[in-house]
Amino acid sequence: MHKEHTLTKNQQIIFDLIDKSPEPMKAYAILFSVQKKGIKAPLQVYRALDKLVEIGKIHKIESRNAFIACHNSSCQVSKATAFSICEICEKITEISSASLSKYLANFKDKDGMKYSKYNLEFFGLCKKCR
Amino acid sequence: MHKEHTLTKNQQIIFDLIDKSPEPMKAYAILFSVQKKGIKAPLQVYRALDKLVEIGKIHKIESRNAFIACHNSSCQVSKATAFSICEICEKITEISSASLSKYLANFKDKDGMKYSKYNLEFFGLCKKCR
DNA sequence: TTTAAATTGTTATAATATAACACCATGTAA
DNA sequence: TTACATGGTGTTATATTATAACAATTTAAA
Ligand SMILES: [Zn+2]
Ligand SMILES: [Zn+2]
Ligand SMILES: [Zn+2]
Ligand SMILES: [Zn+2]
Repeated sequence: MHKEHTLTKNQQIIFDLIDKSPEPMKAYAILFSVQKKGIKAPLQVYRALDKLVEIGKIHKIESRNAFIACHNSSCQVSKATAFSICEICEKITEISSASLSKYLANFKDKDGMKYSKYNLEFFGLCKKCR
Repeated sequence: MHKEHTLTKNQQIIFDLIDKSPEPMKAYAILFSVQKKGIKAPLQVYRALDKLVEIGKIHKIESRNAFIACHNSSCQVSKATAFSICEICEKITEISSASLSKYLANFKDKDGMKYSKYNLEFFGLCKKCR
């Protein structure tokens, strides 16, 4: 299926934190939360985040500079991501729609440029906030 | 059609600069370029950028923290944006595809959340870099 | 004209992210 | 086994991106 990545200590600590968090976490919020576990410097956090993004365990929400664990089993690498973002409560959900991902994976622009990756962010109001 | 926004002095200076630039510009690159015109502080740049984004004259490329002038006449407000980004040369182009924008504008997720805005970034290699 | 809204100028600071370097762990090839 | 490559770590310092707070001014309506 896919290569299993054994996470290193720092990567595991930071992944667990993000994975348990009900909302996306920002890098310095992560840093403050893991200081008790011995991770003291921003770089230690950013390095783990970079790796976790690379292997698809987490995704970065670009418009928010925040990180969310991937709960989409078909999404082992961060190559095709879509999120819905509530502009009031900031609830963020990863969208997994087969038709959407199929449409975007096959999309070709006028220049014939072939894409290897995309990131889509939808903004609106969630049920609660409407 | 749409409300014409008369740009203020700072907004006009900064818009002209971005509009003439062959590639997206970052906020501090803009700052350095306009210092000779009397714009001395980051806030003056960010305020103009915020306004220009709001009225759709420019867009922010979220994954690059850079700003690009809108050349899509049907795009008066930054509510439905799509870009192609070459990961080698960093050439960035605004995509204007009627079918894409129609598909995304009508997209509804499982939760029935209604979206008022989206931003899509495609990554790949441009013709030159392939 | 009066008033409200938007814009400006300014200083300071917050938040996000990377450079550079020394060291350590692990796997692999001679 | 040794040597080497790769990737991860810890650390200090610094770069980059963005906003807070406040006073003054300009603009556009009512
Ligand atoms: Zn995912
Ligand atoms: Zn909400
Ligand atoms: Zn546009
Ligand atoms: Zn290119």
